[in-house]
Amino acid sequence: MKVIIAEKPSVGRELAKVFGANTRKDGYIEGKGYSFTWAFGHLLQLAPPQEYGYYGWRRTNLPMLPQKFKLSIRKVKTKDGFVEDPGVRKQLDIIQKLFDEASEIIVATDAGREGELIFRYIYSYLKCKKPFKRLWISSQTDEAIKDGFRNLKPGSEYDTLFSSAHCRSVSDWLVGMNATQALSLSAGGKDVLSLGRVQTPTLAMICARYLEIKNFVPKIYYQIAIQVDKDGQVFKAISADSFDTKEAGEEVFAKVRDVASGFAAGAQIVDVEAKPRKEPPPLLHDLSSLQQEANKKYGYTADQTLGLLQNLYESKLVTYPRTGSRYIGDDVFATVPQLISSLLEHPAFGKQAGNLQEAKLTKRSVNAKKVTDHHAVLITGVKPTHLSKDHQAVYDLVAGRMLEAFHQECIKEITKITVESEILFTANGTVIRSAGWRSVFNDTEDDKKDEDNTALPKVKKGEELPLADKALLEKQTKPKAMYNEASLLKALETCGKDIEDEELRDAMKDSGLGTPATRAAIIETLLTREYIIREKRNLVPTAKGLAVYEVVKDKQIAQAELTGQWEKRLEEIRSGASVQEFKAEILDYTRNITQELLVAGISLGQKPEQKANSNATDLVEPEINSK
DNA sequence: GCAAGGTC
Repeated sequence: MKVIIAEKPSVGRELAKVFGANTRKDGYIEGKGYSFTWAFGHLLQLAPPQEYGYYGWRRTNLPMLPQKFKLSIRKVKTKDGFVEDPGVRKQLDIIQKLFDEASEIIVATDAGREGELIFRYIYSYLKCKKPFKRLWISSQTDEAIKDGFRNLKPGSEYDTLFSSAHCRSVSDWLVGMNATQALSLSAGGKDVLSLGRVQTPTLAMICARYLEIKNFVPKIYYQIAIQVDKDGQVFKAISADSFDTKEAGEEVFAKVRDVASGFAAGAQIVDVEAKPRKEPPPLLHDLSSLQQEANKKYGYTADQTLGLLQNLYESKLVTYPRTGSRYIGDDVFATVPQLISSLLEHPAFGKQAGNLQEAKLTKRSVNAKKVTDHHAVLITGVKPTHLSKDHQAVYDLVAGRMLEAFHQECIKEITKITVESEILFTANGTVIRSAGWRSVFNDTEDDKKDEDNTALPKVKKGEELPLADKALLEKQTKPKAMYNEASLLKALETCGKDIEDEELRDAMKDSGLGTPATRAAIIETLLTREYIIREKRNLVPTAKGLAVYEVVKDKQIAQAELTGQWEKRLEEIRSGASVQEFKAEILDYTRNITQELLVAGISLGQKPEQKANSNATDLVEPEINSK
């Protein structure tokens, strides 16, 4: 009998279905000479410090550099602390039994670094020696699955991928566990002050932005606004230049030729520019963009959106939620017309679904090369019944975005009128000529400035018009906005770099902080540690968060670039480079950061303590490759 | 008591 192990039940069931296996057992499905089983994500994790003899939180334990890492069963938090997850233990027993009976194992965990690690940790923990092959597919349509099974790879082809995955895991443990204990001890040891490759740069981004805003000195400046009258239709124009002082503004202001100053036609149209602008439909949603949208529209936290989406997924209403791709492959695209028809009776989208049925679908979101472990979030076509208000709202974000993504572009006409009256003024107007995808939610602009006019009257170059009114405006420069969940999620994708272009941002996916599956949890961790709090929709650092930031802000652990550097090295390891050098650097860094933090003496009302004695001399490097 | 990663 062959055993196939998937990363999660949904995939295991899907594979079984394609094979026509349908005998449901506890924790697996049987049929046609195969058994299909699954994990629930990572079942095993690197064992905690005490399993290597590092008891308690003590300076003399640091740095903790286990010679060989152990695995332990995933824990859950209960009222009596952390205990082994009983469900995980049970599933491991089932997998063990199947592996024992197996002639061959087929690895069908997600096609990626963590998917490989999930299987290899199970294999290693169960001390299994059976041969295994690898299924490597990036879409779960029947055809892709059949094709994948015809092209199974030798398991050993992914040994270097496992090496890079284990390196990532061990490095995070070494740096995170040691830095956390070191900083906590240096602050007196009463409080957990956690640090990590992802959470600390995230905290740093929030703190840096907060301080930038706090230290921002607004600058006052002046502009002149005029109301131009074209046959009774009045439009607003703003001076192209601004003035640093009120006096300078007033001097020019006095010369602007409005009707009240005795000018019946004091403004001349210098230039009229009208050009169409095409806005392509947005890409389909990945988890992060969906969380951002839900936060903007409904104020849901990243964690809440993920929870609601997970429920919809478990009810088979939407596809896999923790995806980082905003694209689908051609095979899934072929099912889109059916999905659109499933929305014909939807109260809000029915009409648009009908229109879209007739139209040629835009294929901007169709690109098989950009589908990694999972494709973009879609509805499944199963009709929802009795959804709660919140579930319905999230479902509609998915369904509506699907209609938008395959819709036609929106065509706008952008008009810019330049008016002269002593100085130059400009008026901007935007008119939607063809709503295209924007008709789905009937959303107005998202980038509209309040000084923009919607429509401007038809005027001609050289035309002279009266000024109905003029005003001297006092304005001030504004600081950047505080981070909220939406803007933080976006910043995490690009390590804080501001990139507006959707496709360019997408290209940077691999160099972001955290993953779609973990970002909500990162924010929650910072909240649990009381490093940040929610103030309305903003994420604001606390005194504790700022104190931690002050200690680590110039250290590597607070730099988003650290992840980028690691990723580069891990990719080299995956393509065959030796792990030794990277391993040595990580150990070196662990020793350094631990030492630095122990003497830092964070000022949370505690004074710095004595320098810790070094016990790192005779430690052997941890074994990274399990072979 | 602690990381980051995955999922129910």
